Amino acid sequence: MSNKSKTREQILDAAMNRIKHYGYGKTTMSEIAGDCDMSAGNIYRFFASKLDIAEAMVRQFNAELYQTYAEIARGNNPPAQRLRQVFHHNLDQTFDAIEREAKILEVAEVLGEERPLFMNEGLAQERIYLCTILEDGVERGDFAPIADCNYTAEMIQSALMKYRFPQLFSRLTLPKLRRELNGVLDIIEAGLSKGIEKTVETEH
Amino acid sequence: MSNKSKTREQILDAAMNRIKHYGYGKTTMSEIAGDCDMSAGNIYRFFASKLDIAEAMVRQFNAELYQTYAEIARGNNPPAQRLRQVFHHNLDQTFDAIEREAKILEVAEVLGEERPLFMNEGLAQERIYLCTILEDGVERGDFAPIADCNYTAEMIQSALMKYRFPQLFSRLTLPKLRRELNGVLDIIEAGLSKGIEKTVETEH
DNA sequence: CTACTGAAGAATTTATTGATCATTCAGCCA
DNA sequence: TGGCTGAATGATCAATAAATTCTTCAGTAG
Repeated sequence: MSNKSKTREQILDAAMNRIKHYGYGKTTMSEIAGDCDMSAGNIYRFFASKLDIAEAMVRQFNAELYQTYAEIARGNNPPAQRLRQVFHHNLDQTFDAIEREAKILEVAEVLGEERPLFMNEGLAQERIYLCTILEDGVERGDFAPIADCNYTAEMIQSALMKYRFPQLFSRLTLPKLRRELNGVLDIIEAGLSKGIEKTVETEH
Repeated sequence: MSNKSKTREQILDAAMNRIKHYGYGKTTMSEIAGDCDMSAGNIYRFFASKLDIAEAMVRQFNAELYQTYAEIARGNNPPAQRLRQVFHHNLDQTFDAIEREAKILEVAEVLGEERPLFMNEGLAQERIYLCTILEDGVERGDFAPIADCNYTAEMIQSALMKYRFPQLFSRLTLPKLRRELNGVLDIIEAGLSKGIEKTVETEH
C-alpha cells in the first residue's frame, strides 16, 4: 500500500502549499483535489476531514521539532542549557514559521479550538524530552531531586505557555520574547537547582 | 462638582448592570441613558466613548483587587506566602467574576484588543505590590538578593499569565488551575530563595 | 452661562438571500 | 472487485441592503 501513502503525501503537500498561502478557511477541498488531479470526494479516502489535514500538517511540523528535541535531550550540554535550547528552539521555529506564513497562525487557532486534545498530545510528547533532561540534571547533581518529573515538566510548560504560539498571546517582537523567555527560564533554573518543595493546600 | 461625579457613577452603574447581563456588544448607549433618564448624547459629557465606560468598569474591578494586594503586601506573612496570596486572589476573583457573569469575559477581550496599553497599566500597578513583597523577602533573607525587583516581578507575571484571565487561555476548572498555579509558584519560590542568575545572551 | 436634548452623519451590526463548501454515497469504470 | 467520480445535501460563508448604533453638535431651556 505504498501507493496509498504516496497519494496521502501528495494531498498533504498540495494542502500545505495552499493553506500556507491562502489560509485554512480560504482553501477548499476541491482546490486541493484539483491540484492533485482528483475529485474532492476522493480526498476522503485519505483524510477523514479537512481538519485532519490541518492536524497532519501540524503533526509534520511537530515531528521536525521533536527530532531536534531528541537531539538536544541526548546531547551533552549542561541540563539547564538543554532546557533553554528546547524552549528557544520552539520559540524561534514557531515565531519564524508564523512570521513567514502568517496564515499558519490560523491553523494553530482552528486546531486549538476544534482539537484541544491533539494539542495536549503534543505537550505530552514534549514532556518526554523534558523529563529526560530533568532526570539527567538530577543525576548529574545540577538539579535537586525531583519527586515527579512529568509533573515538574508540566509546570514548566505552564509557565512558558506564553512562548509557545507567541503571536497568539501577545504582539511582542522576537527579541523581546527571547528576553522574557530567558528571564522566566532564569527563575526556573534557579528553582530546579535549589529543589522544589510542593505546597500543602492551605486556605488564605 | 460632586454632582457631576454622582452622575458619572450612576451611568457607570447602569452600564455595569446591563453589560454584566447582556454583554458589551449588546448594550447600547441609549439603553444606558434610558436607565439614567437622560439622552444618549448626554453620556458623552461624562465618558468620552463607550470603550471608556468599559475601561472604567475594569478600573473599578481592579481597584478592589489592588486594595487587597496592598493589604497582602503590607501583611506579616512570609513573603513567599504573600506572593501566593496575590496570585491566588487574582485567579479566584477573576475566575469567579467570569463564572458568575460570563459576559465579563467579553469586556476583557474587547479591552485587550482595543486598549492594550490599559492592560499594561494594570500589570505595572500590580508590580508595585510584587516589588514590595520581593524586597521584603530579600530583607528578611527568605529570598536571595534581587538585582532588579521590577524586572523580576515582570518575569513572574509572564510565567503566571495563564492564570490572569483563566477562561481566556484554557478551559480548565478552578481546582485544576489552582493546582497548576501552585505548581508554578513552587518553582518560582524555590528560584527566589536560591537566587536568580541572569543569563548571558548566547547562541545555541 | 450651564446642563441638557434630539436630530444628523458616519460607522457598525444585523438580516436576508444566494452562493459556496465539506462531506456522503450511489454508481461507474477498468 | 477496488478505486474513483460527480451529483446530492446540509452546513457554512459572502454580499448586500436595511436597520441600529455610536458620536457630534447646533440649538433650547432654565
